[in-house]
Amino acid sequence: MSSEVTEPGTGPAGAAPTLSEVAKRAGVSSITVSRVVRMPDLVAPETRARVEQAMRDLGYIPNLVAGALASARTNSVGVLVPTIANSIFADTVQGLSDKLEPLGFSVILAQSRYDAAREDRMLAALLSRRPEAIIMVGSPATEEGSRLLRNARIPIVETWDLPANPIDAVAGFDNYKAGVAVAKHLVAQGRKHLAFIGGDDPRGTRRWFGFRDEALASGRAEPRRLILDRKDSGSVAAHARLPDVDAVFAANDAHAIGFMSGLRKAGLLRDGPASAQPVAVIGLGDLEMGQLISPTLSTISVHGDAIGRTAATLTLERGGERRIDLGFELVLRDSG
Amino acid sequence: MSSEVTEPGTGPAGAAPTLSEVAKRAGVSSITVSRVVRMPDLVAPETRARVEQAMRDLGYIPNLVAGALASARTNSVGVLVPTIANSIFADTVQGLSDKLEPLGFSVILAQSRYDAAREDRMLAALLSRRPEAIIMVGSPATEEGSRLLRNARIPIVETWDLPANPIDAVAGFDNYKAGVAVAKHLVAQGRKHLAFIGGDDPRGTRRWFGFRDEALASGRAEPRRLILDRKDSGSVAAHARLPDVDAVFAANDAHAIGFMSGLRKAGLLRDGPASAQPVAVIGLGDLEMGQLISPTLSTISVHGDAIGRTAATLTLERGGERRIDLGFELVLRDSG
DNA sequence: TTGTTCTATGTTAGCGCTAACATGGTGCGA
DNA sequence: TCGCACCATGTTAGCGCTAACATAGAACAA
Repeated sequence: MSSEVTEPGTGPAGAAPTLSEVAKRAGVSSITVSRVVRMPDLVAPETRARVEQAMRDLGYIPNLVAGALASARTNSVGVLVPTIANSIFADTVQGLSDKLEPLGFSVILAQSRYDAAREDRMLAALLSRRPEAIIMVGSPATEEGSRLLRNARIPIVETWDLPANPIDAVAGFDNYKAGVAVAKHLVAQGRKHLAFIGGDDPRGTRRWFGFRDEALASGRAEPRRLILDRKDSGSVAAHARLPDVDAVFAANDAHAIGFMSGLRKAGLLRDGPASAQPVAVIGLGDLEMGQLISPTLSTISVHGDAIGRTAATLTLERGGERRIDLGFELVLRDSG
Repeated sequence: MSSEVTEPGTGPAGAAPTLSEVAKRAGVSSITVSRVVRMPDLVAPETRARVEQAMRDLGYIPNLVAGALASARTNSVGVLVPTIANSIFADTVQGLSDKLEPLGFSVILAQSRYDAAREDRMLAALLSRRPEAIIMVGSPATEEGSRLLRNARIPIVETWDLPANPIDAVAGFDNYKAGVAVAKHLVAQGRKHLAFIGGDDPRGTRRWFGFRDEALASGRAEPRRLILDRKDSGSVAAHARLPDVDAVFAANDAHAIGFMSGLRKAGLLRDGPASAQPVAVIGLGDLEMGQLISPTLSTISVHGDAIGRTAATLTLERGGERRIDLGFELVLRDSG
């Protein structure tokens, strides 16, 4: 990345051409070139053609860094997710980026890896690039992160949850209610011994609380809660640690499918409908995969891409509702 | 995003504080503040403490846009992927971002959605932000894209393939050989009627060619090739369109699992080992999911995150090997 | 003492672009 | 014919920072 060495590529020698080089070549002033790039309608057709020719000749690529400094608009949005691999958050990133890219916004992506310190560092790093908005999964884990965002004076969208005191805008669903819905369903199905498996991140924990509260309210014993790390594989062995359980809510589909794999090994999985399952399993996320396995996975369906698109919209608009609940659906298939 | 309206947040009023405001408050010149931020060792401890206090008081966040313009270093890397949702490319993005973020680089993410025109637009958009390198999945689809990258005079890393005439650096594996390896295995297993399902993107097509060539070389009839769009679900019905086939190579695990789901409905899937399967299925990608389903999925394992990490390294280093073959492994489990 | 070498800090200029404000024509109604 | 609006283009200044080059004082050897 040093510049003393010969650079790759066979392009024109020397530094990238600038606005004023284009201007000189076209015999106009730089502002005219700038207008051709940004407001072509303001430039006379012949002048425009001459400038466009000069841009082509030189292989001019506008420098948005300089443009951003001069105009105080970066046309970029910072996006912070816990993780992007094997994750439903990828849907959200895809959704928001599909919405923002056509408008000329770039997505600056950062991962916190569920680490509060890293999250704060990434927030500071994002803000130092002066994005015009920040979209994040969840809410800042620390006071410091929260302060950074509040002071940033740009739209902030928290997603995948409905925080009580949002910094600014929200696009998500009620994780607590999702837990309630699952418990309600399992109880109605006559399940007696409930358990919850998943991470202990804020959203997972909120699901757990809803699940537990509803189970207790229905006269069941307090469900067991197994905290797993972020690898599906941990869930395979989970069954051994949950004897006598006849219904499991997994905080995400990957854990659910892993758990079912453990059940299969234990001979506790049927290819029949939910009523035939010795142990009911409900996931969350509605991965396409869930419909392809056998038995098909019952799950809480969440619209990850809609969350992303909505977050993008909230980023662009100032007025209107700033708290959007995209809800969820309990999709019943064969696993529970 | 307009600034006339009251901004959200409860932070200090007015615009974000600048270097020189911090300098004034600390009673030093701006360059000293700049040094405290970037090379603290050059500043006397007392001065540094005073400056740091001033930064805290004002809630100063460095403006990297201005810094980038002045220093001609943006500390950012452009990343272009076909798609990020439900995709193994997410592993690659995660890998490279894990490597780059600690070094102070930001990832600017763009998606082409397998659309050549959009790819060119995204490349131009990325370049206009003056990233210090570009990492992309595959190679530019058009001459124009190729030209843009060659003229950019920054490191370019093409991934997930081993192009014959790379623009600069490469981190990938041989998709053709992957197809060969699968065909070889299926033939050795005594399979007679081979088929390939998957997309017709460049890498999928390369896998197909390897698969077909090896099948023909082994005396099999030309395998059938079914081109599916990017939804797993298409693969469920694929079996109906491939009667008499006894071995299938799916260009990715999602398609493989979908196809197996179709087989199950047709009563052509056993819980036993590969030798018991009426139809062998091999995927590509080695999703964790593949080990959790039954029968477990045989697949070509590709190290998506290693590709990302390697690409990041190639981005940072100038010397050394610029073409890295990360290989693949045929992982045999129960599906074929 | 004098010159030399550090160390800590400052001054100047400019990165490439855009906002805001000219300017100089042209057309046209009164 | 004047005055005014309007269109196309230009001039000026500056966004917030950093590179490169001062400078001033302290430490120290000869």
